[in-house]
Amino acid sequence: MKEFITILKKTVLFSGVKENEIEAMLSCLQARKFSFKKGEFVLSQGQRLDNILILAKGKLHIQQDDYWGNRSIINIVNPREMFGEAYAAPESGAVMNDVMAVEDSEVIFFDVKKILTVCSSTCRFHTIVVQNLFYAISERNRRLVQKLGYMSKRTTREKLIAYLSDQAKRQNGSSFSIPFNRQQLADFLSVDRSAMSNELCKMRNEGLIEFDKNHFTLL
Amino acid sequence: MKEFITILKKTVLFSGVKENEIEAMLSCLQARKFSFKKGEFVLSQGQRLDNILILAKGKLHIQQDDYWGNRSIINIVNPREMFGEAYAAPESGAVMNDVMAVEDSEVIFFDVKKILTVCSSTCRFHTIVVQNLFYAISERNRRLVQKLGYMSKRTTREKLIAYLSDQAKRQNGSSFSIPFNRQQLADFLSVDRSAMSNELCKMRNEGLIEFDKNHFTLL
DNA sequence: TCGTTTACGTTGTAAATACAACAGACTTGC
DNA sequence: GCAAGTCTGTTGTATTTACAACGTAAACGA
Repeated sequence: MKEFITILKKTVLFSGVKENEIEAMLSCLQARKFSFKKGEFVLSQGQRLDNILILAKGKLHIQQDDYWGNRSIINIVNPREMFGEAYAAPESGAVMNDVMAVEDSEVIFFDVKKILTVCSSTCRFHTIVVQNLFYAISERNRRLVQKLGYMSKRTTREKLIAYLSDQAKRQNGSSFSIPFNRQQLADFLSVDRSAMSNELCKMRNEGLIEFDKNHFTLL
Repeated sequence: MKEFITILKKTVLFSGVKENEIEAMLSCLQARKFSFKKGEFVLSQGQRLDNILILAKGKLHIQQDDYWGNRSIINIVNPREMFGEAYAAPESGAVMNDVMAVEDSEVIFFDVKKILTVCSSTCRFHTIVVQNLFYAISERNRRLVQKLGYMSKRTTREKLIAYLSDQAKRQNGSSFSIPFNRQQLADFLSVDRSAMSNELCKMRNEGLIEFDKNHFTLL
């Protein structure tokens, strides 16, 4: 229990809630922790979900595979980040994506109904958490729109430029690292890996960018 | 004021709130209505937004144009639907898209801070509205992910199939209408209009689909 | 009614992409 | 240290797309 609290107090969901308040809430939120090995699925497309999840340790990919084996990485989940909250609404249907551990991971499960309904109108902390939940999903919403921005570009080069300039802006500098290897970046942008690799090298030859592994510099 | 209430009581945001309760809230929410002619911009990329908006009448497109004039339609807004709520969080930056009226439209503006903070912990209706807001943005989140599903398909044909099957499922039948003309559908899927038109006709010739204007049938 | 505009389909060409196959550098596990 | 596996870049080909240009039909407005 103590272990949960040290992690949770640094999450967006519990931002502004003190440790002893978190401890008080945990008793009614019925948090449980599960472990997943690299390559295992935390959630699978089609299943029902009544939980909000927080990644305690490791790294996850939210992804979708089609009939032909093309993988599309919707999003990545880093420690202390929340996911599954899009399915917190009562009328939300089945999960539309797979969530896979790309490293050995530990995930905390919260019961959605407890967060949203139990004493939500009386307990101060609960109100804060609901608002935090709203801010978090609002932020994710903006991220998704941003990703739609990359994806709506017609050519691989434009997609790369859109994504890389965005990363540069987000990391406040023209030199930065990305959380993907080549195959994962290609899956994230929904393009062919070799074609993308080719395009990256062309851009390097033209003096637009430099890179070494997953570290990039815009020129 | 009376005019607002008849519209608002049918919106997701005020679902479960009685007319007299809405009337009571409106006084503190400072709702204001603005009109926009077809082609006018309701919101522009880069501007700050401190409002949640509800479309009272007309039709809007949430879109993005790039340097080369390629338009990408992120989403469409129909009457009684809400938009701009992704920027309700205090740390959200500038608006990332344009919102354009594609018909003569009327839009109601609400002050975000009033909705989220004023008496939110004491007033029952306010709590409901915040929860409705959460459900709404949660639903939009799922829609965005679904659109990412269309966009992540590699070929125009696959994108069309993904979108059309989804519409069929949503409208519970293999015969349905879509809210786009050809150019708008192309902008929505981020493909070239003529290439898409070509592909649609090929699919018709192959006996996969039938269509007349914006009405489609899957075979 | 007539001229204008808009929407849709069609075609040809240049450009970009997917796909497969392969080579070299590097990592990992034994 | 070595073998196996992974990651990245490279190349060639077939497929697909973007773009421009044009014809037609329907809708619209004066």
